[in-house]
Amino acid sequence: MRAVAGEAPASGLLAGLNSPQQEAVTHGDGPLLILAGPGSGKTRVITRRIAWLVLERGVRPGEILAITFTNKAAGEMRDRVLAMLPSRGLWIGTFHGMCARILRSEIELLNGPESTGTGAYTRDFTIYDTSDRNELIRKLLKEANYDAARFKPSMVGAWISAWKNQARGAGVQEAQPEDGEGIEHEVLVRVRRLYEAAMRANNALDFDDLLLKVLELFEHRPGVRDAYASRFRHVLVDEYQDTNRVQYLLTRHLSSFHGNLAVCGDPDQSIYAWRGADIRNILDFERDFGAAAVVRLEQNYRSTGNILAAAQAVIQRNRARKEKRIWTSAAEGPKVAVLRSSDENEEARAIAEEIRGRIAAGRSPDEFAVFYRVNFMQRAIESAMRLAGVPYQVVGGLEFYARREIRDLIAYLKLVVNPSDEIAFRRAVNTPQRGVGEKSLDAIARWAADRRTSLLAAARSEEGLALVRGRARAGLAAFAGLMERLAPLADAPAAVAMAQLVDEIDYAAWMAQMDDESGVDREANVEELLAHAAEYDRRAEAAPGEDRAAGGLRGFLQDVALVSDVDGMEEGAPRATLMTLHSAKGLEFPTVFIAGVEEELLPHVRSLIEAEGPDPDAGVEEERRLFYVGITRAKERLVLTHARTRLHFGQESFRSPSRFLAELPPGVVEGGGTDEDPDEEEPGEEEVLGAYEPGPVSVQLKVGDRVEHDHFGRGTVERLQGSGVNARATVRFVSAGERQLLLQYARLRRLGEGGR
DNA sequence: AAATCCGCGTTTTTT
DNA sequence: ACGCGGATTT
Repeated sequence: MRAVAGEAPASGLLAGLNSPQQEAVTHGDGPLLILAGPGSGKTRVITRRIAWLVLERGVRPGEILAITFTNKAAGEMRDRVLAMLPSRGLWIGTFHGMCARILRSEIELLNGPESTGTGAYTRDFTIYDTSDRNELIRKLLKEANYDAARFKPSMVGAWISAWKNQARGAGVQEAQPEDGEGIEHEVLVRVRRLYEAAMRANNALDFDDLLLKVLELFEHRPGVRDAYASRFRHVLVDEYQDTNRVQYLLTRHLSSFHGNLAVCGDPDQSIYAWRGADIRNILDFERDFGAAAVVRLEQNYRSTGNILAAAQAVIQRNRARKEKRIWTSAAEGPKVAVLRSSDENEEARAIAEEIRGRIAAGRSPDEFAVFYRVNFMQRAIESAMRLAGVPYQVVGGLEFYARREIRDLIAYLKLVVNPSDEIAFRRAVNTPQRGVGEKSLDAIARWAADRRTSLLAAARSEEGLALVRGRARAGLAAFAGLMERLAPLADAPAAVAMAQLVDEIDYAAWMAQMDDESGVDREANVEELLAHAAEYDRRAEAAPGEDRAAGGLRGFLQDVALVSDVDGMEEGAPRATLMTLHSAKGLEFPTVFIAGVEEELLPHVRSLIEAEGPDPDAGVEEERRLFYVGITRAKERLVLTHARTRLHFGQESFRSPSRFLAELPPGVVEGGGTDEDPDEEEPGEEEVLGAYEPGPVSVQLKVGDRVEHDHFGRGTVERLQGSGVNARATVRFVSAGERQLLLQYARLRRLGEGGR
């Protein structure tokens, strides 16, 4: 297949690509920036490029590093590359996955020469998720006698994390732009110190540490950095607009040897500023990496004309933006539907019913997706789907791995692999109950801390055990004995370890006893966990050393820590997908519903509050990008829904339609009031809907327009807020100053360009 | 040390 | 409304 006319493989790789796409695929050496609009075939370009490098440039797969944003994206990319070539040795994964892998072999280099034995990192380190982190911080705060009410662990943790994301050290000198809300800077600095020390003692790393430690490694050990940098002849980073400072620096290091860095992204889809993503990384790429080639992918192959027009109109409202034109040659397709319901259950029901109807008409369930801004909206939608009999799956959200029984078992396994893990110890030691209470734990914890050893070691030693009496002592001894027996499992395959653990601690009995009416199928969850472990083993077997660290229990635990959304489970019948707008990035579906397109929900309240700072609109603009991301996932049909009232904190709250609805161009929108209960509707409400319907003046107003008012005279539109009844414009009048006007009442006339 | 009760915050978004 | 952590009982 390769012999024909030399060019054959290349033309195969380039088949069906437009010219900028081809340019990106066949870019040779040096930095490359791919600005890729939604649906522009970005993934295709990246995967083809990898194949092209291997097949045409003779690059070995092991010399290529491809970094994606999520595990899901990584898996997809791997599959697609695998379909084109044997990609053995290729590194594809997230920043976190890659760093964990590097640290598995290099972390011991981070222990200073003086550190001896205890308090040192080993390759068996465990990864703490956010709740592990918070638990540890809670403990530290308590030990340091801080008021638990004032210093909430999650708050403190979030601030520490924010620091780390900006690559700030633990030094006191490094002032932060802001202290935590109501938390003094010195407190944060102190707690962070304690935290770092405790993490080291526990041989544990949190998500931020994974990146930061590798950065530290690269900076303190140029030899190590060069080893990796020279190994990777080509580095590709996807979703570059969402990288933070640390990731940027890592990228620099990794590409420092060969200089072959290709990044791909879209500033309009930057939706992670809240967790430290810095959009400047992509905006400044050309400057940072001199002489970068720039390719723009602007043709959209995904969505119909109407959907794209809606997307384009919305995103153009952002001021902080580089103009980019996305276009399509596809047909206009159906109009974008806007659906109003009386409350969140009606909304959910309307969505589920519509999906059910279309399935009945022959569509497949997996053609449908429902997006929402916040996780709590999942509930109503889920129950409506169940009621309507629509098969569905929830991506991310309330984690499988967050469940009690799952966390219990994982804690045991973590402890088996890493006996220093105090958080795991504390969790495991008393489930099932062994009569070991806090007093006893504190006693041996102090003993252990004095000797710079672990709780488990304390529980094993005569001396440590002597500190407690009675039931607690027996319990500790029993636990230590149990862990002794379990120790060999550290080197077993994940499923074997898991099964033996469940057996040893008689977890079935424990669950049965624990089963206090709540009726959750804990056993089913444990079964599922076992299945996951078995699946992991199977894959590790099939691709030894591919992307996963070690295989076995260690590898499994790492995967569990890093794969938060259960990305698998696609086997079986096709299902509709429920997820947050954030998780939706990078995906596409024939029909997309976006629920809760309401003020304070789609521009989320939190984004509205931060109305000061250098850019008061930054928050809303990020929300708008999020909306844009959601819209552009739809291939054929887009339905936007909102409710008039919604249960919030257990009580009814009245909602108004999102300002974003008013930004949709008149021509592409269909419907508006499809209330299930027309009787309830107050007369005249239809006009209110007009605020985002084609027609009334409000949709035609833009910031900057010159307008005339009967009473106030001429002025300029400064801001537009609200929608529906609440649609308001702030207008600066020539002689009457700044006024807020309710568009429903104010009769504003727009003046032609130049003020006719 | 375990069981029960009470009050409060929760709801951005994820690796 | 609900779950969790903390306080209060037993």
